[in-house]
Amino acid sequence: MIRDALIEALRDALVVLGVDPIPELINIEQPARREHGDWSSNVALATAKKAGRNPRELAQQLAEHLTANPPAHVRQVDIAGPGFVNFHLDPSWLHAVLAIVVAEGTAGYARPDLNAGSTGRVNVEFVSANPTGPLHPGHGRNACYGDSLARLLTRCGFDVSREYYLNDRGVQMDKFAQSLLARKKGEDVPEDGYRGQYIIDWSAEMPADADPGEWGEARAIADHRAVLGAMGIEFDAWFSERSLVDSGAIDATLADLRASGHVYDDGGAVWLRTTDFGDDKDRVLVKSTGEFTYVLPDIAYHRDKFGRGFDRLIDVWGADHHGYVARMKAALQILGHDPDEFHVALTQFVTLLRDGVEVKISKRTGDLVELRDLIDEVGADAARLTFLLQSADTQQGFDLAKVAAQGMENPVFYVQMAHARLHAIGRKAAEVGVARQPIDAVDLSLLVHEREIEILRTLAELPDVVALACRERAPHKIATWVRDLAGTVHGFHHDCYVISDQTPPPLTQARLWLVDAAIVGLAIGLDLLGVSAPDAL
RNA sequence: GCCCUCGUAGCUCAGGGGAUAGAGCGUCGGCCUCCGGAGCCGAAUGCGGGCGUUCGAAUCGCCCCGAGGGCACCA
Repeated sequence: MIRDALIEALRDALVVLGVDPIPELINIEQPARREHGDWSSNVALATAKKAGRNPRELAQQLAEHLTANPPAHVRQVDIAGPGFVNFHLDPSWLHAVLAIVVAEGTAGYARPDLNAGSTGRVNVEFVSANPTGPLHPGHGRNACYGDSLARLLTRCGFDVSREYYLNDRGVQMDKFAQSLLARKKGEDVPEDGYRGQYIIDWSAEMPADADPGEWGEARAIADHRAVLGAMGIEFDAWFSERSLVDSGAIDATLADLRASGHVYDDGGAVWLRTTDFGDDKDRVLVKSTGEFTYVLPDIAYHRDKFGRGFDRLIDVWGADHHGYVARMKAALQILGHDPDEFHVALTQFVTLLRDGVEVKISKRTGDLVELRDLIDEVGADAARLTFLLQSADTQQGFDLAKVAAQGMENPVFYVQMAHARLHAIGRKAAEVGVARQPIDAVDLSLLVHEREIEILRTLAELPDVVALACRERAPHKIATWVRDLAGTVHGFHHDCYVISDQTPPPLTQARLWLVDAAIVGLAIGLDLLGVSAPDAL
């Protein structure tokens, strides 16, 4: 691609000029302002001091050398500001991008291989809600983030397994079972039991002879699976905490931890000295009553995941769990794992609004708006795009009324409309009997309208955007890019008629390939977000 | 008190140490003989505050202010 070619040319030029070419300092980027060229490098600024050179002079010499030895597509190289080297390219570089997008298609374009060397097996654990009730909107954000991250990792060459951890034993499950049983008998739930309306509904479904714990768990899992499925999210593994007890993995984990020498007994409890590895206090593994805390099964679970051959574990947790990161990293280190192979992505809270007014929890009944209700109200596509349009690092206000609106408050229409319009052009071409010519036979150099160039420039960015979004675990960067591309498509649609009396046939042919390429871009982006790309709305 | 995330336009949010900080909504003003006007074009308003690092800071560091979350032998 052009980026590599320009970086190589810069490196060669530095060598010729007698400057040590430090790879990390040879940067190239697309400047914000067009008069600064199509691509720009700050390498002269970055290396001048170390090389004992004047930055502007070095830039001038680089520009002269590159002008004398221009890389492909480069029309002019000049310098500006304190010492930027600016490349002005012939539009042919974008026509080359178009040919690549068409040739590689949805499956092959923008598929950077970020998996260097290892087996690339990555486990992404997300949602992992307790099987004691329905999913809530906050789970929706976690689910969309985790799924989209998994899609990004897959596209970037990793072998990804999506996993859901079920806390299907312990006091929460007991309370849940007792609450179901009480409602079944027509009694009030216990003092600290679950009070939601769903307990009443579910207990009515429950057969009289069912084991409430087992039945309730199955009922909750079925609910989670159905709601997530409605958003197009499926898991490769549903991992049961109880299975860790049954398999002896918890005892084995405790034995491993003891063998490490970082375990001690105090006050009748068994402690793990996580403070040796950066935690702010030691953690209890086994209470003085002899019961496990939740910490021990969690450690056993992550030990199990590493034991299954994953190079890397990514957990997606709600922001309220951030305090657990240090203890889990410490525990995994004690077990001999590299803490950098375990990463926790935190998603900040979602506040549900309706027309700007917060939708409050009912304290009396314990009822919230369920994720299921949210999807029913706004639709799966709008829900996913809205969750993913914003960085997971910021709190999100999710306004049901705005997201459900069939208007411009809702970006999903803007994006899907762009995709549908492109397909409408294809349908129109077929309808009026335009015979498509193979791309090799088409003169792509006719694509020089600013609207056409915009689309191509945006498409050219996609491989970098995908790689960056994956590295930074930031699927929202894909959402932003998709919206940008949709904007360029609408502009093109408005100003550049593909099928028209005023459009010469060769231009129609070139524009039809541009349309195909834009479809590829939107399809890749929407797929990474898990948002559908309908041909018509 | 300590830890995490955040503070950018009236609102919701983008913004990889680069050059004159962007988009949508909302407001105001334009554009429907042609592929879907659910669209396009134009105008106005901004980096919470301070000090540093740097040739260059919305971006990195420290302090202050503000918002949310977390600091159990609960999960």
